[in-house]
Amino acid sequence: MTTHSRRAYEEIRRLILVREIPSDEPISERGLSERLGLGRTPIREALKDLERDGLIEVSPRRGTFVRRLSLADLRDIYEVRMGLEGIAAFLAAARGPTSQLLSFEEKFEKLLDDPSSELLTIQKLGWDFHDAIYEAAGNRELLRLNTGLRNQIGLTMELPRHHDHDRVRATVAEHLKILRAIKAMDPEGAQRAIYQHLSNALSAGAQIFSKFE
Amino acid sequence: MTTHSRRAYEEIRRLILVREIPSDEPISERGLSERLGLGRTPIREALKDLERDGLIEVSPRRGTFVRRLSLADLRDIYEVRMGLEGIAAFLAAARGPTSQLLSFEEKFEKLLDDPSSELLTIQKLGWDFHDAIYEAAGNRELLRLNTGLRNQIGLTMELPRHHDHDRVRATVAEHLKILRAIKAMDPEGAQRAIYQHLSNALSAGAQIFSKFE
DNA sequence: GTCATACCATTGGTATACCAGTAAGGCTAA
DNA sequence: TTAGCCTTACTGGTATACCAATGGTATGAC
Repeated sequence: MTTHSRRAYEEIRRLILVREIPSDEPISERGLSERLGLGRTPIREALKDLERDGLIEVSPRRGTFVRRLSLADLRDIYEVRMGLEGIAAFLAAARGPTSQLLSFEEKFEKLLDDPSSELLTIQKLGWDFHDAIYEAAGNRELLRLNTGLRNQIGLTMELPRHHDHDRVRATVAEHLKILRAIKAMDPEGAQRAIYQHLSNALSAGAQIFSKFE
Repeated sequence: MTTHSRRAYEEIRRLILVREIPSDEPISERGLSERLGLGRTPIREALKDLERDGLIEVSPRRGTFVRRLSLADLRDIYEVRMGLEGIAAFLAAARGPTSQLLSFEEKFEKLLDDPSSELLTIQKLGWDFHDAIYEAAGNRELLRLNTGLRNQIGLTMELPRHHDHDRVRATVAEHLKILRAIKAMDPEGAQRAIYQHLSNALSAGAQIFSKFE
């Protein structure tokens, strides 16, 4: 059985990412409690987790707000990703690729050949690829920390359907480069490749971001 | 005012690290509630945080237990540290050392000259140095993630006063190497140095650990 | 009109009663 | 004696009543 807390977490998270809960308006525990038809306790537990994941900020006695990410926050998050995914790629390369990871090679190559493919599909595949790297690292702590980061990034990425066409395509090539380094069991190379990739992604993200401010 | 939840967190954490709460016995929320003279709510909040920090494990309706780290867990934690502290050192080197960080150079050199110094003092200084690197990276997310890891490591480190004399001394030289790379604004070098350092620390830790199993 | 103040609605923090699930120990039947 | 069920005590999960602090607003003095 899934607990109420868990369901509350999922639902509130969804409401935030879909922007049904605006970032400038306080959300009260009682309001959510009523809205979701649950007591305050599971709501509080969910909010606690969301705060830990960096999705909301609680100001005691003032209110709870959806976190509004600054450009600096975005940079911070990406730097952390470099650290975490860098070591993940390093480890994955050191122990050799999983079969799951290898299965991405063909898909990426197909995407490069076929320029008509859906941007969303590509993007989804990219996320899966990143997760697969974490998996291949064989480190449970790493896996645990990944989740929180993913949610935070979602906070910035859902907002616009501002896909930069060229950028999305470029990522495929970058992913392929990472994958090949892991396949070649070249830890440093894999790490370098993912650093480069995330650095590029941050630049692109920052550009989109600044258009919104 | 510091909230009850906060105080509960600190106190329970202390009780765990000092091993006043054994790892094989369940600890109940009600027991802690009574012991600390607080309601169950702040206790639950504290336990939630402790679980998040990897210090305890909650089995619904069975009990809450102090987490018992396996050697694999220890390795996982150190690998995460490599990721996080690696990028921290990288960033610190890229932006140049803080004055706080530089102040460690003299202290380390003094320690190398004076072989009579207290092992505990050296060790404490080492922890402070690692924290200073995080600070120097200028990244708040990194700082946040550091805390959780520190607690987990405490879980393994408090246990024995099993200081390996030679190992502790060796760390000073390794710290100095890291510091100098940051000072020279050599990101890759700093990262390499900290990888090496943590890798050595893990080996030493694993050795002590295995003696206990 | 403006500023100070006192009140009040609303927030998160806390304590606690109650619920549901678990497992261990004793009791019963073979 | 032993296998198996069933009671019971205890766990964490949930709902909710109450508390203290905050900030907006209405009111009244100037």
